[in-house]
Amino acid sequence: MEKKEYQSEEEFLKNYDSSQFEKLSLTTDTLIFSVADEETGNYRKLPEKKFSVLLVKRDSYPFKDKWCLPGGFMRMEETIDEAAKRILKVETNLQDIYMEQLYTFGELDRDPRMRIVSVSYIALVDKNRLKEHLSKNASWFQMDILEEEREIQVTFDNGNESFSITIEKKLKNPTSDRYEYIVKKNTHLAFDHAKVIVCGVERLKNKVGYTDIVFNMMPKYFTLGELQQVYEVILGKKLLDPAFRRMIQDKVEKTDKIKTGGGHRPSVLFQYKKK
Amino acid sequence: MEKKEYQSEEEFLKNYDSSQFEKLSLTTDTLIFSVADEETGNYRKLPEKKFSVLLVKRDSYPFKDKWCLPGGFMRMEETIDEAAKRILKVETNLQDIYMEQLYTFGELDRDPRMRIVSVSYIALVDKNRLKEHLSKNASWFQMDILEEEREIQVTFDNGNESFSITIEKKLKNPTSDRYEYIVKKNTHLAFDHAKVIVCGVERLKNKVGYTDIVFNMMPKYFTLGELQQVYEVILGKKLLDPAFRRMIQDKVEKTDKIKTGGGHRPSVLFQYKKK
DNA sequence: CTAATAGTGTCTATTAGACAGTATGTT
DNA sequence: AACATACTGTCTAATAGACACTATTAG
Repeated sequence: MEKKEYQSEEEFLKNYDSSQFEKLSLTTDTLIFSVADEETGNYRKLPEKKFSVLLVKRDSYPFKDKWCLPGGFMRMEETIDEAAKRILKVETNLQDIYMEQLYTFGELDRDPRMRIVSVSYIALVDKNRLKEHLSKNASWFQMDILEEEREIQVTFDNGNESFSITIEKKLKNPTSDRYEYIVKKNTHLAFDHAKVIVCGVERLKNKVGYTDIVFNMMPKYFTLGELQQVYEVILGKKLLDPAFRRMIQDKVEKTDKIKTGGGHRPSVLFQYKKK
Repeated sequence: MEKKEYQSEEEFLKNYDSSQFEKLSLTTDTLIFSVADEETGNYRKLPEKKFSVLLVKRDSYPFKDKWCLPGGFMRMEETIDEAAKRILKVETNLQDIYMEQLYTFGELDRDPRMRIVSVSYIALVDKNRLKEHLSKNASWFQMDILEEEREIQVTFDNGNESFSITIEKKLKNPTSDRYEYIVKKNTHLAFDHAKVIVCGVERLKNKVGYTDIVFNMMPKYFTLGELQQVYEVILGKKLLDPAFRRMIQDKVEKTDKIKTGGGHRPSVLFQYKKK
């Protein structure tokens, strides 16, 4: 290929041949998390909260009949963020929800069809939107996360079907907080989505500590008890009431609404307060 | 396009036409940060530390003669991480250094030639490697960062040339820590690299607080004074000695080596201690 | 001796963890 | 009345911020 000398940027661009570099397809995959209520038999008890993720059943090859994250191919006329939003709407009917970029996965063999790089996103919705009309292949799965030493086990359950994955975490570098995720067991999830889910769960756990993103999973009005449950479910541990209330005191404001009917003392409803 | 029914995954893959989706080029761009010594006239004083980034002068269109981050096109037979490493070696002769993925930029107009998505990386090297033989277009720039309210100004200086950029930070969402970066002033940097640099600088500032990545910018043996200077330069503020020493006490271990010759009390040399 | 960094002791203010107690609905 | 959650007071432990002091070299 002969190198030509151009006199200006305009001239260069007019003559530019964009076919000279190898090209590939780019997809977005989105982790939609929510914290769902699960009714307990006891009329006094608050419904238990369950950390949930939305999965879609593949109806074609590759990975036919396996579960995967809602995702699809980016188009040339849209940004990556726009692609993620569009695809989410098409696949799940969800829109206007909190989204942020998680990580870009580019292993060679992550898709058996061809070389595909995937930009993953985290999306958060409040539990009321679990009931919105989803497209027919989408389903919410409750997750139970068991983390011990360097191994993470996640059990998924959508009421009908249940399965689990096991992932080993390995620090990429002793100085950093970046992990390599090694799939030890995975029978039901397509592509590298087992890794993506674990990566997203860990990121969410971390971010809950230093941002207000949990409020994207809350309805407009909520009690502090409910809010605390959501934190507890994401962090996977119980929190002490006074410490929790101190921590969130500047993030919320009291409303004049009250929630009654619980078989116990009524609770004041709060709402999110921006800083 | 007629939809065919396949009997198995193998059969499907054999018949798969990968040309049906639009494709694009993917590049990696790497922020290589270091903290350089700058000699002061005073024989007693420690050399001042300067936060530095490696830039490359473009020798062809587009953005001919502008500065940019070392980067290039990913190939089909390598992962994104591998591409970033390969390109770094070619463009700067640096290898075996700490690298981590930063963010994936995919605005429509970030490259005037065609649609290109770029996966950016952060790389860290210690000051001694500043002197390694760089390729002819590469140059280290000292950065002075001025952050006030929502505006960030960065001044770049490589000894020969000096310029500055101004970027406005805007929270994407009140609940999160993700910013949109709006370029207010930029005369010397190519593509969207002004944004990438600011994004990387902020990420580094944050990560310094909760990881040990600074040690990737340190030589094997260092004094606690030098280490403190590096933290101070990255964070952009002075730290109190006792607090600093408390903070790093479990991250370092004493050696039997001592640094003398400074016109003041000699200092014990330490090294990084993995957890 | 002096300027400069090296290194430590300690007081205080703030924050985090823990526990215990009171309050108030529904059935 | 009993249960379950709502909500608060307070003690203590741990941590962070601030200052002051001593130590030790080259010139």
